[in-house]
Amino acid sequence: MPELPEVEVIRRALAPHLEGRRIVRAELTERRLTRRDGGFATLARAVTGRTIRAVRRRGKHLLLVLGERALVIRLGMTGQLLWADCEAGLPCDRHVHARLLLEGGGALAYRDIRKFGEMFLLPAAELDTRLRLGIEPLVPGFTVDALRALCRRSTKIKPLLLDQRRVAGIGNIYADEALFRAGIRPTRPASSLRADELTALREAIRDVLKAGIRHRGSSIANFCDPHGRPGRFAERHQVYRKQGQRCPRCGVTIARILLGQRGTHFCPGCQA
DNA sequence: AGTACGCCCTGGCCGC
DNA sequence: TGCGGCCAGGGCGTAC
Repeated sequence: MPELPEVEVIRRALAPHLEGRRIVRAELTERRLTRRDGGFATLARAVTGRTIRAVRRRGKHLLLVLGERALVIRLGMTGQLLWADCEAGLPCDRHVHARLLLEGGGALAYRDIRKFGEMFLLPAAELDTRLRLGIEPLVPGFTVDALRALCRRSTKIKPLLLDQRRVAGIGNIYADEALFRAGIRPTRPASSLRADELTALREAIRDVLKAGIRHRGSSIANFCDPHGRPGRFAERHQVYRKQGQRCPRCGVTIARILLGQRGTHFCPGCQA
């Protein structure tokens, strides 16, 4: 389940291989992947011959900037991007749905077991408006005041953190881990958070995302980086999928509830 | 505006 | 060993 840290790990690994390289062939073999626009023939034609100017990330989206347009890749739940120095080095099982072959060798495969991911083109100049994503939690502008402004509503705090239009990049794992670190119960109305809690939550969100990147992502389902290496951050999860175990902070048994149709893990002892 | 629910999809796991 | 059923949940659409 690639969230902000996993996509950032992928971005950092791919950028040196992709930036400045020209796409000589694009193969898209799964209709669902290109469901948003034109279908895969259109998309393949549009990217072939283009040079990848930059590899960026916005929230959970990876962006390959190709001059005036950008190829947006969203990995869904099980999407993987795998790099190989030559076409023959790529995996070729039935879950590989797209391949980009680069000038001078080098190839990128998109593999996605559950096909929740997608790719589509957007004008590079309109990325920010068209993606309709909220603030990046790791930029300096994500201040306590910015978080406070988002929390002026009655929604429960966890579904708010998962809402990509408000904050971009937080998914189920990092939401649960951040709320645990901040000592805030996921069911709390956002508008009920006190000043000290908003401060703690802002720090917790940033810390947990940075730790996720530092440990190269959480490999719960099948996440791995473009070289096939899994991340190590799951070893450091404190509540996510730890129901029934003792809280590392207070010893109370970790609970699991359903919140907004999502499995939600927290400590009833120290998350108020 | 909020909340709930179903859908997409596959593999892993459970119980029988 | 096999098979049905459930679960995982990101994002979207729809309904209330």
